[in-house]
Amino acid sequence: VEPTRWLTPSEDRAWRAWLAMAERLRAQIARDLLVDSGLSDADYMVLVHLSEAEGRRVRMNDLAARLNWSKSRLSHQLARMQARGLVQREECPSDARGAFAVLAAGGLAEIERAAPKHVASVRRHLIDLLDEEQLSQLSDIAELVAGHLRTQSACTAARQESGVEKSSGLNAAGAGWLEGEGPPSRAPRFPAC
Amino acid sequence: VEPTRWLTPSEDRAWRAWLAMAERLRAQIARDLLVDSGLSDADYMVLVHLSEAEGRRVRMNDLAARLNWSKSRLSHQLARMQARGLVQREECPSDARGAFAVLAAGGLAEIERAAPKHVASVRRHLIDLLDEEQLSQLSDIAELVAGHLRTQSACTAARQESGVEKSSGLNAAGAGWLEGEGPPSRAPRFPAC
DNA sequence: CAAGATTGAACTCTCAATCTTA
DNA sequence: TAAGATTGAGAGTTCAATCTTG
Repeated sequence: VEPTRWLTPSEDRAWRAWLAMAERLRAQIARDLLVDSGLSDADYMVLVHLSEAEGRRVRMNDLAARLNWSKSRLSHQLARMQARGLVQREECPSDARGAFAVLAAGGLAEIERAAPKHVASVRRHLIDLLDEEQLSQLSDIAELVAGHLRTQSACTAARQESGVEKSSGLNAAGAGWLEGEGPPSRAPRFPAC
Repeated sequence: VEPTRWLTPSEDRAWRAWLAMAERLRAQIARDLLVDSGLSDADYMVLVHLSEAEGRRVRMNDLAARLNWSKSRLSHQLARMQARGLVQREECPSDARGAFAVLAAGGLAEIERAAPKHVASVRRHLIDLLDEEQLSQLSDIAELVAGHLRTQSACTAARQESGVEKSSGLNAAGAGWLEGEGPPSRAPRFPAC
C-alpha cells in the first residue's frame, strides 16, 4: 500500500476555500435569479445556450453535452420548460431519430428580461470584487482545471489503470502523514468534500 | 432605467471559465467518491464535520449552518444516514428542544476508508494541477468571494434597498452595451449561469 | 447492434406547515 | 412568541429500461 499524501495546510486551505466559494456563489446567484426573474439556474442555462445557437435551435444530444447534463435530465427539463412556453421541440429532417430544442418566443422574452439583473448579480458577487490581475488569475486557473476535466472518461480510466498518484510532475515535497496513522491531533481533520 | 453594464470579454471569459470549472470539478469529485467509497458528497461532508467536532457530535442547527444547508435538508439527510448506521441522534441535556448529530462507529469506519481515495481525487483533479503561486492565488480569491457572501441576508437586503450597481469602487471603464440594445451580433451572448 | 431520445421509478432537495420547548 | 427540529408534499435529478431509427 502506498502512503497517502494528505493535504498540506496550504493545500487544505485552498481546497476548503474553494469549496466555500463554489457552494455559496452558486447558491446566491441561483437565489437572485429565482427571486428576480422566476427562473431556475437550469432554466437560465438552457435559455442561454439556445439563444446563442444558430437558428436558436440545438440538437438535444448536443445541448446535453454543452451543459454537461445527462440526456435524461435535459429531456425532463425541456418537458417542464415546454409546458411553460419557454421552448419547443422540432423534428430533425436529416436524422429522424433526432430532435431539436428550439427557443420559443416566451423563452426569448424571459431571458431578455432576466439577463440585466443576472449580470448585476454576477458582478455583485464575483466580478466586481476582483481586480484585473485576480480576474485573469481566476481565468487561467479555471481554464486549466476545466480543461483537465474535458474528457471525463479519460480521467476515470486513468484512475483505474495505474495507481492513484503520479498525476503530474508538480508534486511538491511530500509533507504529509502516513496511511494508517491518520491526521495528527485529536479531532482528526479529513479533507472536506 | 440605468444602463446595464454587460460583461467585458475578459470578464465573460472569467465567468464562463469559473462555471465550467465549478460544475465539472464538483461532478467529477462526487463521481469518484461514489464509485470509490459508496458515499455521496452530502454523506461525506456530514461525516467530515462530525469527525472534526469535539466529542464527534454537533447540534443539528450548528451543523446545518456550517454546511450552509437548510434544517430540513439536514434532517432528511441524517434520517437516511441513520438508517445506514453512519450517524445517530442524541438528545441535548441543556436544551430539551435541541438534538445532537453523533458520528456512529460505522460512520467513522466509512470515512476512514474513504478519505485516502478522496484526497487522491482532490489532488488529481485540482491540487496537483496548480503550482504554489496558483494555489495561493486561488486561496486568496476564494476566501475573498466566500467572505463577501458570509452573510447572505445582508447581500439580499442590500440588493433590494439601493439600485443594482455601485457594489464597490472597482468598476473598470464601462465597456458595455446599452440596455434594450442587447449584445451585438447575431446569436446574442447572454452571460451563462 | 449502436445512437438519439424519452419514460417511470427511486432518490434528493425545497418549501411550508407542524410540533415541542425556551 | 420565537427557536430547534421534524414531517410531508411537490419539484428536480438520476438510473435503468424502453422505443425508434441509422
